[in-house]
Amino acid sequence: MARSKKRKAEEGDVIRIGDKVISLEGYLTKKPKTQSTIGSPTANSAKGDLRKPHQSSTSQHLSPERVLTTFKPCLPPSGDPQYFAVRQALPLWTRQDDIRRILRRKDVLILVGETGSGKSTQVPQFLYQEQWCRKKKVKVELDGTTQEVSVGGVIAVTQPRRVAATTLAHRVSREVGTPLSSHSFNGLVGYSVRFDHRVPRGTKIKYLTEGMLLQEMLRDPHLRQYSAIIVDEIHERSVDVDLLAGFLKQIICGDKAGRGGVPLKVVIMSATANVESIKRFFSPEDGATEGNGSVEYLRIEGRQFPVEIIHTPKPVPDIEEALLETIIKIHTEEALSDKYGRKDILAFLPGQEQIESAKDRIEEWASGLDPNLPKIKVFPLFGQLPIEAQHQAFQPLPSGFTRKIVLATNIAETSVTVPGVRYVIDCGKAKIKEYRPRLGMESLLPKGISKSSAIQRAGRAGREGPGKCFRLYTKETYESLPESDLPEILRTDILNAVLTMLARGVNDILAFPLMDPPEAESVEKALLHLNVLGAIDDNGIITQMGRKMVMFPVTPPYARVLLAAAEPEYDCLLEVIDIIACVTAGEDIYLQLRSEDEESEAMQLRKELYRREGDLITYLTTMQRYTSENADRTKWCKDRKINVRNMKQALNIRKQLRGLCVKEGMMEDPPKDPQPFTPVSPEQAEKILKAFLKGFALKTAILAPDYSYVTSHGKHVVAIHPSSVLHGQKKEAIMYLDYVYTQKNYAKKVSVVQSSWIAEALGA
DNA sequence: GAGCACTGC
Repeated sequence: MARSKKRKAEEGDVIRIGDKVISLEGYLTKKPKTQSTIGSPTANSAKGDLRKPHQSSTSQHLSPERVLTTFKPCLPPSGDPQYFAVRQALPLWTRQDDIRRILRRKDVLILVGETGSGKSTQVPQFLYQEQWCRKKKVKVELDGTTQEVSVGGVIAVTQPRRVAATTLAHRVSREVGTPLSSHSFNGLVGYSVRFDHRVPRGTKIKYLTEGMLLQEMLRDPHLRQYSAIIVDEIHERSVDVDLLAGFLKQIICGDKAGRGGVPLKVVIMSATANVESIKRFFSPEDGATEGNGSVEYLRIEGRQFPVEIIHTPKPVPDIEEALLETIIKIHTEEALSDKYGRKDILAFLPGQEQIESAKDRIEEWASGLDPNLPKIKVFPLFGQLPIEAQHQAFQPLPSGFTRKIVLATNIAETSVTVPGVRYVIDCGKAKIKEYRPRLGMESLLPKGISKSSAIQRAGRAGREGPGKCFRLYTKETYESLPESDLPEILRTDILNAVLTMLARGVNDILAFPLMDPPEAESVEKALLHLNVLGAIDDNGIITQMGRKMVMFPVTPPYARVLLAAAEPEYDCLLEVIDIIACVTAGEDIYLQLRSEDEESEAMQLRKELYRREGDLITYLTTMQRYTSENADRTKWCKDRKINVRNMKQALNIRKQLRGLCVKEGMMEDPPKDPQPFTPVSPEQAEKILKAFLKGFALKTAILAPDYSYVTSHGKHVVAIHPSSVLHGQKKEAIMYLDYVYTQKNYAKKVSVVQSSWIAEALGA
């Protein structure tokens, strides 16, 4: 009886791929369901707590070890007076004592602050002079011996985007009145993002991207240099912020021995009020209201102008038609400006195709416009647009008698702010990327947005004055929308997330605290894939190779390719770095050719970059030509319709990967640019593609007798995407880096391979 | 014959 039970359990704890059996013991132990029912504070109790006299110091949470405090003179509340008046006018200003008081007693503060509340700039300034924020010398157990280390002193503020981290740091450094410069100078404020670090000596407030803090955790799992972590914009729910929240919860709720008993304060900041699940996540299981992990909640009103919301009375059959009608209505009935300034229009559409089509329709209508009415100028705004074209959408128009209409994707919802907008038109849809673990495939399809996204979009009309938001859907449709978007971790391949956890010492992936844990099946698929890549062994333990793979700022398959390329058998590391730099630099370094003229001119020049081996060797040739270019590289890109920004990014990545590979002893110092261009030989190209197969053997397809490509993993029919140089061609077998369902199953970034190579890569 | 948006010592 007991025996058969045991066998059954064992069977459930292994997975098989081919003839390999992987034990999942330790991974798949289900998380005990001990959801706490108490301890999630309400707004009322929060108020009640605030009236209590605050209790002194945090020493009660400290471990018995002696805490040596290094007393530094408290920095005077200096700062630039010209900013002081502005800071005082922020809604947050009057609540600073509340915030300080809360964090003296509690470890976690969840702060909801609407747009314009000033939370991202002010909260760290309110806190950095607090007693608990001083650097302390403490004793910790390290490798069996007691050592003295310093803990705390710095507040980290995480941001989902690089631009936000750097611009906030600039702003706050001006407000406190210290320079934002490199390591060698003194200053209170710094930032750290990929390719750009400015952390002055004595930095107390450090803005960084979420990914950067995760990266720091590889070296410093207890976040010893920090007294507090402020997680900003958590409502965006990137994979990185979800992982970060998990690690923070572990630190808060676990024992603080690794920090010498010094607590870590955490401030979670969200722009949307929908934080119930976040509150529940951070609330201690024992319901404690003080000390270890206790949570407080505070809400700060924003400083927005009112926005009138107008829904359509009936569902609209044709979005584009409704959009045009709404624009006509606004343009003919509403003033061009008022005492607050310009009154321009921002419309949210799902994608480039709808934007371009709508632009044509609007311009056609505007050409027959009554000459007494203001003119119209339409600006498209989406990520793949060259940077100069994007900037045009932000510039004020030279003529005062023209209304600006910006047609944008979701880029205008979070990443950029278009000035002058007082009317928002929301079509209610956005393209969403989703991952199907069972098919190993992504989809990119237009879907209904969430309520919080709709609110966010409407808010864009009230930044500079009272505004209006026209929703091209009914009130009932709005009411039926989900409260918030599905977090990224539930709609993406968690391969990298799982390896990230393993490398940071998480052995039981399913027991790791996550606000929204992915399906066990997704985790299993990721573990299987990591095993195929050699990052974990058959017992699910991270391997030497897995540890090396996390060192690289690329996804595990790319990291595997880098490691393969360094082996003598392949010996093509420099080439592989060039290719990976190109494919991870952005959506695509090649801009799509539009008009006939562009086609012929750029096409002619691109021809010399194109290679019949496929897209990867074409990318390599592009990078080699680009770096051999001595003259004007920007012009070189423009002539070939190559995205200058992405190409520069690719060059940065190339430099970073080269540096890492040298540091890891995988290669000697590479020759300096520019090197004369020599085309890669067919033999070398073969080695490169074979190295790529070590990471992408499962992303291959074989030509079937009916001339369709059938994937070797899953047996789906897949077509070569039109952006590929191999589009329309029939080869024995192909390897691709991306597999996305849009109009149909598409393989992107495609290369010609031989079926024997695939077998070889899978077998070895 | 087609392309939501981010990120990574």
